[in-house]
Amino acid sequence: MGTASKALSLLNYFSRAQSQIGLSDLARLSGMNKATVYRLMGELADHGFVEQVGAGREYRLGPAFLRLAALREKAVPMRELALAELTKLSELTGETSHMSLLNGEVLSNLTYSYAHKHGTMVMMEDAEVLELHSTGSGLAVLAFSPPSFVDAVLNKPLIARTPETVTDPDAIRALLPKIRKRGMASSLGGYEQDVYSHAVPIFDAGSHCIGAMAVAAPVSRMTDELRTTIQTELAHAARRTTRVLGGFPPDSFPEIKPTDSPVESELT
Amino acid sequence: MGTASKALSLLNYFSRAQSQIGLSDLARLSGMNKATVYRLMGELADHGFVEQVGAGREYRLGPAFLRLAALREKAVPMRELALAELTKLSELTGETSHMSLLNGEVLSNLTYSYAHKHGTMVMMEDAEVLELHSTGSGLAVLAFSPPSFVDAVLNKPLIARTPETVTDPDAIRALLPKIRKRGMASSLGGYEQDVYSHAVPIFDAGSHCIGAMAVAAPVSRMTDELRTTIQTELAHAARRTTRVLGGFPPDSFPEIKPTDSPVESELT
DNA sequence: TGTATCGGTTCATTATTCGAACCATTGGTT
DNA sequence: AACCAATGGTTCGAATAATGAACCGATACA
Repeated sequence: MGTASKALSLLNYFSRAQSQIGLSDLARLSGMNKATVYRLMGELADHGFVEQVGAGREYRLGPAFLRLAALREKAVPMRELALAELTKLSELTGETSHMSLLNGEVLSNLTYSYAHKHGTMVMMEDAEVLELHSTGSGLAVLAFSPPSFVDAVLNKPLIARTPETVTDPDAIRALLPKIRKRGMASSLGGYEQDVYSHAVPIFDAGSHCIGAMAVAAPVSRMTDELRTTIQTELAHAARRTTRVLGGFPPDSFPEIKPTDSPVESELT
Repeated sequence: MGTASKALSLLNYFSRAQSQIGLSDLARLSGMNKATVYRLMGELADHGFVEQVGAGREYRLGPAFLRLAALREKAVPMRELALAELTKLSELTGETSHMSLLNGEVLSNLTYSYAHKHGTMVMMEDAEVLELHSTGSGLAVLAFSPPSFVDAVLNKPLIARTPETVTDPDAIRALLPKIRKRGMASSLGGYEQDVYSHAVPIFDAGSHCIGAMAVAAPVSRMTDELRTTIQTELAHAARRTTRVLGGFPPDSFPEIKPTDSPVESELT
């Protein structure tokens, strides 16, 4: 691993839960020498990618990301385009919709839209991390990712987020062909209990899966009619999103049928 | 300069105007060897900081910034807090207000707010670059920055953005004491013609100047009354912003007087 | 056909990174 | 007060990774 990669990988230890990390902690987390981390973080700090704060001199992410994110969004208005689709999708389904992007071996949420139709709804946050094995979005991505990648993900310990989470690698592998055939994954309570989620992969210009668009509804609200609405509208919204982002589904990706018959949940 | 810094510095060549850059161009721009740039960009690409696109394999900023910016904003809601102040400021003054952060030797715009009171208004964009020598915000920052930094900035060639721009380093240096005493800078047509701008520096927890908050109005609309309103409200808004961001003005920073008398424009 | 780009690759040389050990300081415990 | 275990930060010879001139194949243009 090159020096630049080491520096960049240090940024991955910052999360919603842990927004400030001290030098020694960061050295432990990364397995690098303290002196190395010190020097690399110094370089990151010089460029505004991290900053040190308070008496403990702990590090946190820096303001440079705001600028670069604005430039990225100006060049490639992914977030804006996705949000436009999600807004429509939430209106049509009456449920929370979101889109997340593959980042290493997890998904991180890009943006989301709430429907304000019901008193309760599935909550979502920017940059929220979604695991590949326990979420509908993750399964959708896995189904359209190279086998080597799937193996890398499933050979790691799979955490059970709820009693419903499937943690057997082979059981998960067995789900993927059906998802591929459908072009859609679903998960019932795999990540959060009582959440029924449908997800469709999103592709880039090279037909590589880069993320997923999903609709998440409370299990209690799910009916055959709602399920049909979600599946139909989500399939269309995801296809449009892939297109407006300049991407193409792979040739093997199924067409949307005029009226999709209900999909059985892959996870019970 | 360390290897990590070299990689990070490559990101600075991407801008609103130039969102995609080829390998050879990037090598020329940075003065690095093509092989070096190739390797460094490869590492950046591995982490989603850049991505390659199209037949020319040109690089552009990657989606990782969206995630990291969201995490940064979650940890330190600078943008959100600044926007709240700017919204009030624009309502009170009826003019465009904005806040920008120091990034190396330029300011880059963090966020802005329009007033929808008039048919014309000064336009502003996220991540827009403001030079230190030719803008009110830049002068405000220079006045509260260490002399060594001021020298570094002013010893470079200063570009005349308009016939009004002051490009003589000593003339600019001569303006700074007055700005320091006032706690506010102003610029008349220095960056864009017919724009009259007032700016107040923003400080961090160590009383270092990290950026500026500003109000920009068309020259044609400026009256003594509007000038007084802008100066008073801007001074208050900037002080609140420094405080809510966890910062402190330096001890030397002037208090806000109940009614400030009009400031003469530093640039004619 | 010749030339000038482009992105990408190679490999011996060289400069940079690495990391164990070391400070100085802080905060808690005995 | 003495001690211990942390912390952030620093040093310097040894080990490693970065470097860059030259090269490749492809493309575009005249």
